[in-house]
Amino acid sequence: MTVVSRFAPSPTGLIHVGNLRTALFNYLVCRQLDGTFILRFDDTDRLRSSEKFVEQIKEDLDWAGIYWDRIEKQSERIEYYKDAAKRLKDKGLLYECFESPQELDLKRKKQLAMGKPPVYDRAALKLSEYQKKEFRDQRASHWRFKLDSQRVEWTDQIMGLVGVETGSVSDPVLIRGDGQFLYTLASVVDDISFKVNYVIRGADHVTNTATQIQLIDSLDGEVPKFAHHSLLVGPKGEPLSKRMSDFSLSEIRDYGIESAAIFSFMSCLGASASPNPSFEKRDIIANFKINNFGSNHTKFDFDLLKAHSKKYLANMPLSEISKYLRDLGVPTDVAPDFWEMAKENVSTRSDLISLWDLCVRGATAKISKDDKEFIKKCKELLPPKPRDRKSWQIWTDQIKSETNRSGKSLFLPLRLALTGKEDGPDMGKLFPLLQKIRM
RNA sequence: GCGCCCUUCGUCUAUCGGUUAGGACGCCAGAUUUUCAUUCUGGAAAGAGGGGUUCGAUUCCCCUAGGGCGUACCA
Repeated sequence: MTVVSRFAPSPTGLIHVGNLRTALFNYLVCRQLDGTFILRFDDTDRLRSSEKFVEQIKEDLDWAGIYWDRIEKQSERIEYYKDAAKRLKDKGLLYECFESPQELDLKRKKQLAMGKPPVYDRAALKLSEYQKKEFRDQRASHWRFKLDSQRVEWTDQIMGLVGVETGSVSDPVLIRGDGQFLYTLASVVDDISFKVNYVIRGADHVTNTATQIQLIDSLDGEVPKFAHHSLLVGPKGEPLSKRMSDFSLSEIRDYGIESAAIFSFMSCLGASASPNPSFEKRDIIANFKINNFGSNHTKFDFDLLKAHSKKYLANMPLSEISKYLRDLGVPTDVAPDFWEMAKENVSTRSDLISLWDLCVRGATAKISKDDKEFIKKCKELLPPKPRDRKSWQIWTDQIKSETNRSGKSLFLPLRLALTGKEDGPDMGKLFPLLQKIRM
């Protein structure tokens, strides 16, 4: 049986690293097993959803190298939800309720105050036909799915055997007062009709899974395999969701993280095997194993991602970055030398900006008191343009013999005078590219 | 409050009850490189706490602490 999986974001905001992880896991499983990866927009909430985010999410996924085989929108599938609702009503599993949100809120608070779990009391089930009729004239009705108060169990691909008492869960509302179908119904109906047989999602959905399994059964669907991955937390262990905006994909891209780097980084973050992840998509797909992941929460350390991206950059061929360099203003004939010099010394593409700036405009020299005389001497010996690698060799050899300096005592002051910094690219490679020297 | 889940070096993790608690990434140091980076070698660095069970517990059980998720007419 071939695997059918999906990533189902709601287009109410930007996707962040946590979402990417979910998308990536589903994508990898599908590619590995030659399955179908569906991108489904859960946009039943028309008020909060926007086309702008749909486009942005598509763009972000595309950038991250996650490609879908099929695309769907829940807003275009209302007919199917209507049909499913009717079938549930016929079975007596979908019942009409009339409480207002305020009343429900009050009920919850009361239950909580009495030390009871805030589970819906199914008062609507006890209403007589006459009472319902009266209510219908006065207010809008919403519809709840009647859970079978049983323990639902499944073997989770990550968490192992998981069980949830649905008796401790409120009957989920499937249709809102304004007639809008809600996530629980829409998601299940779609999964059934798209024949989704593998659902990988965050551990925040565990309770949902229990109720959804009952819904699937009630609609005579096939229960898919489930895998609930741990949630990402920040460096201090704080939930990432609270600082979601810090790690949106768009932002990570704009920061200068390489797409291939985040792809490989996220594919193994929180996993036991493959500690040295490959950057090759083919290898990542082949080596991906969902049960390498544990159920304890996973720290997302942006600095580690940066380091990973840096490593990727250091081995990146010119062809992959030539467009970026062109946009930066690096002439095509200079680009090979520039990249050769820069690649091992930048952690993100944006570092190239200042490096190119250094080449074009030079840097304010940093010269310590003790080195003043030395630098003066160097300046006198500075070879005229055009300069190449040989001229650097000649220059430094000359300085060496005239000043008796060598090694660090020679190079560090020179570097500081030429670049204003203590570290940076190979001076031999950088020197020929410096168009202006201000020392 | 209730339900579910989690807790091993800085990070991700390994350990089928007996290990000098292993690896990788990161970090630090030394070597190489006339400089930076790379590379190589080395180093520091961990079982939340308390009870059991056992000859022996990181591993099994219980409790406590800490954290996360859920408990919506959101998804």
